[in-house]
Amino acid sequence: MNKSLPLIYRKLYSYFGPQHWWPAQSRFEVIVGAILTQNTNWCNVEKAIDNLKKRNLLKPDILYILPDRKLSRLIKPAGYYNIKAKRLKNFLKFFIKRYQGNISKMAFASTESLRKELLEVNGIGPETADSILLYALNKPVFVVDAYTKRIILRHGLIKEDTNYDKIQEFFTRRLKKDTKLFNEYHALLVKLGKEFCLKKKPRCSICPIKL
DNA sequence: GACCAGGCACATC
DNA sequence: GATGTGCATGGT
Repeated sequence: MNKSLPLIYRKLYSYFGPQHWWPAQSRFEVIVGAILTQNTNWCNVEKAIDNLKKRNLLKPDILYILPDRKLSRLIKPAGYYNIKAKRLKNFLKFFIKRYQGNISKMAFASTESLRKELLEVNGIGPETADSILLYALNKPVFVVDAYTKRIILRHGLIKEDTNYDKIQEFFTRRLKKDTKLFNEYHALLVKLGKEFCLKKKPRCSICPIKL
């Protein structure tokens, strides 16, 4: 009965192997994907991103001047397309005004101040901000999502009402602060969640981190 | 046809 | 401050 987070990581890694996250061809694509994937199946997000890519629109300055109505139509497969178009525009406005649409400039900011700035953008919450920090900017920030919470809740490691920041703290206090580790750990939890811990059909009896 | 998916903001009490 | 609700497509 060992519930140490490093051990769970080793079990997941040896079972599933490296996940190669985030699936994207550029850091900007990671950011767009992070916003589009809010409460949405990744397959649908890929369709939306492909719509932008094949029209050569996946660039900050170009996306920013694209009419909202057109952007909404192109990202339609990702669901919530009207609100997500606004959220993308909100981010782009911040990104261009504050960092001239330059990811390297943004990456140069301190993690704490940048996280605060991202959270001030309407439509970017803690998970989206942390996904951007970790997967686009390689900052050592642990990402918490619905799978993460569900898995450690079912293993009795936290209580139901534990909020985002507390869950994040739960991980960061018990793990080495390491970008590669945080990257792989979160990706592995998502993989596990998809394969074994679906809401309607929990298959935890054969779960590789049965504790 | 119900249920779910890599959230977030806002209204209301 | 906690609880409820709108946002929407596509796969199972």
